[in-house]
Amino acid sequence: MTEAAFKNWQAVQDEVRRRIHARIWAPGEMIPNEQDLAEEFGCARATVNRALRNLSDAGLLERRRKAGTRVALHPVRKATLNIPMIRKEIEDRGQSYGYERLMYRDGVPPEELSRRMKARAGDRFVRVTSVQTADGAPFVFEDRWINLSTVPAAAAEGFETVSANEWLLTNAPYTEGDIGFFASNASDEVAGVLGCEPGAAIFVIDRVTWDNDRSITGVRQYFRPGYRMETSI
Amino acid sequence: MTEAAFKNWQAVQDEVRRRIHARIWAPGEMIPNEQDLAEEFGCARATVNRALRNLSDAGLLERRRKAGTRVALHPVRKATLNIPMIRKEIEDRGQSYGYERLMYRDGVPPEELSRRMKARAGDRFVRVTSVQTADGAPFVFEDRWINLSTVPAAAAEGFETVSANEWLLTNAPYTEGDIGFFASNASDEVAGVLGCEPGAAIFVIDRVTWDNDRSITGVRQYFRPGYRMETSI
DNA sequence: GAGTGGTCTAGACCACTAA
DNA sequence: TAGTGGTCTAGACCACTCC
Repeated sequence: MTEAAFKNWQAVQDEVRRRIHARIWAPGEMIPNEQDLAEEFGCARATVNRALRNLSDAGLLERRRKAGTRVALHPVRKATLNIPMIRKEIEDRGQSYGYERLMYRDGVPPEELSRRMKARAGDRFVRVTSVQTADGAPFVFEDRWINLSTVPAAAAEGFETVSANEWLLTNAPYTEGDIGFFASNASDEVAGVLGCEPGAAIFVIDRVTWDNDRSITGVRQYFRPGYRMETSI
Repeated sequence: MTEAAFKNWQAVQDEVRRRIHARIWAPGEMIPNEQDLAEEFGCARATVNRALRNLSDAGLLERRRKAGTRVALHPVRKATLNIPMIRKEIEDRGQSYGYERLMYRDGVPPEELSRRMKARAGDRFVRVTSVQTADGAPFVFEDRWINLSTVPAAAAEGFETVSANEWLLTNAPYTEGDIGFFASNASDEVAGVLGCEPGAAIFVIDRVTWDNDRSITGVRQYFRPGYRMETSI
């Protein structure tokens, strides 16, 4: 601690973490400015900046120009979830992947989804439901609406062998998405597909993706009972 | 597009995003190296680096030394969830917050949790259950074990008026945490506390936090039916 | 107005790894 | 071994915002 020993931003970050954790810098308290820290650590200001910016992104510090940097009083923990393609998730577990299309039909989404997808008059949609399996057992039931007005090419694809998810990723990349997670009791339909009792607690991911201001697709994925999504913070 | 017009890293990032989205740089394809892009964009290499690093963190690019940078073939999208303190989440909705401790008892965690918390021989634990309310209605039921060997000070706190969550945040900061999300049918106990039917689908967050290699606490939070966790990607 | 973080620059060296 | 990204430096200017 006596000599300059923090020559890279990760070492600086670790040292700042240590001081926060050891209450040398208490929650809510100001810490020295970048210039002073750079001198203390014997490195360039940019290096300190990189470290502090990272900690700020992680929610441990709060930074404001002129006001300076303080230790967050109530660190809002941020969990980063990876949303992989189902196929990749299953194959990464070393299981065999299967896909089956269940239904394909033109139509109009239910009112609530129409609103969420900001459907315009004249927009055309197709609904595709499917099941994806791991080692032959149902893994996820997917109920999806595709906006053909945004993705006309989808009208020529029946999604009989290729999942809509993968086809869209390749053919209709999105710029933004809204995603929600919740729990739902299995309906008879969901229970039938997933092979569980009606009423079983099902983990659901609900997503709408956008190509700028045009909705591409709205989808609900019902995972098999016991599914657990994990990460670290 | 003809003249140098990308003088800051966000503009560079936007332009790279645009080229990926427009398939000027197709998935799986290599893009020019940082030096060349810096010349094309009329900025310093560090600026390009910042932009590309950001896109790499977001999962849109894959970078390897010597191999260069390519557009991700299967972009693993990353959703960042904010895990706020319950009190903050409720107050931010403009609702009144309430806390009630239900149970406080010394004991030993169930086998599975003991293992996850890497309990050592002689470790002492206390179990605290509580309910937090929004405008008087049950919002979340919390079932928590605290490792008193890691946090001795917790033994002197009854958590009668202060939630264990908030007390721990202030008094036993963690360095890491594992977090999981899943759906569960309400047990009689959970249903009783949350005021719903037994069997209702409940969104559950399951967490273990660590002070380096010592577990601090393991907690399960059962949210009221209909709870939905949202973010954007 | 002044102090802070945010960013850019030009150059340099290093670490990794594909060829 | 050579090419790429990863990082550091020293200096500079800018943007924001508290006083």
